[in-house]
Amino acid sequence: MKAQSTCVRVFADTAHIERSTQRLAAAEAGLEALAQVLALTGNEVRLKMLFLLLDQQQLCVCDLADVLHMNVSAISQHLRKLKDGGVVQARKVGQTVFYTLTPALRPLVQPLLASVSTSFTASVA
Amino acid sequence: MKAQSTCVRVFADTAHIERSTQRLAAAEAGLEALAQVLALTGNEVRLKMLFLLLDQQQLCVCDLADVLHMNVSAISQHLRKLKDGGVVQARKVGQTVFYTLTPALRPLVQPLLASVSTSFTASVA
DNA sequence: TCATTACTTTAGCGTTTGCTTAAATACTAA
DNA sequence: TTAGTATTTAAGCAAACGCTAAAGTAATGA
Repeated sequence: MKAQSTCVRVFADTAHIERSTQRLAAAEAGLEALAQVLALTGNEVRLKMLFLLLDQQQLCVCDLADVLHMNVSAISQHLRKLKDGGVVQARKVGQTVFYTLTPALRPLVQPLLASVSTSFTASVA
Repeated sequence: MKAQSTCVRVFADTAHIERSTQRLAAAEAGLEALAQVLALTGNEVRLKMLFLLLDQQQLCVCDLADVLHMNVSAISQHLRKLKDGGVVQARKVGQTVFYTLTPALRPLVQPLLASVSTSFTASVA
């Protein structure tokens, strides 16, 4: 498969482009999966949830609704997305449902949120 | 400011919630900024762009369009978002515009993408 | 059993997203 | 100046998003 050369650049570094194309093909599946979880974290409400879960180990729908000052239904819908994306896990105890960060995703989420309270804010916000 | 206790839980761990509320308030600004850049990276096309830029130092609109098999206009619009979000920088040379990853954002983006080719894919995809 | 509490799900609606197409802008070279 | 190339911008539209409101499910306790 070859790139459908839309450019007519004289200096087009073909080797450059060729290499990029190959690297991309190799990483494609991983990039798609990563984009999916990043899209989930790229929402203010959901990112706050993850921040809280990282800190508190587990929280129920009601707790999150309280802390985030939001509708229980809205929170539940966000949690569903996170669960469907494999970012959080649910555990039912009686009638309350506790949500936890999926252990496998911790290594991805933790460093992201670690930067929040430190240098990142200053460099971006 | 107090959470508008929507729950009537008996076991509501007030201290728990109180602590979360405070931690959240402290991190709020940083979380908003972070969510903004994560939303930018949480798009398959844009994430691929960042992956390529991380690898290739700089690429022009046309190169990206070629490698990603996409309309130049669509690519340009994605780049605009990334630039507005401070994730990439533009440098014009003649009539071609080269885009680069913003140095300050590298520490955030690099570890994310590093995981793509390794263990992450297996654990999520 | 009946009411209550915790949560989920559905439907609806306004907003945002991401693409296509077409027109504008900017630079280069004949 | 004129043609051509690289990029941006604007308009339009279908699809996805995120919320509210209301109905549905499940567990508890009187």
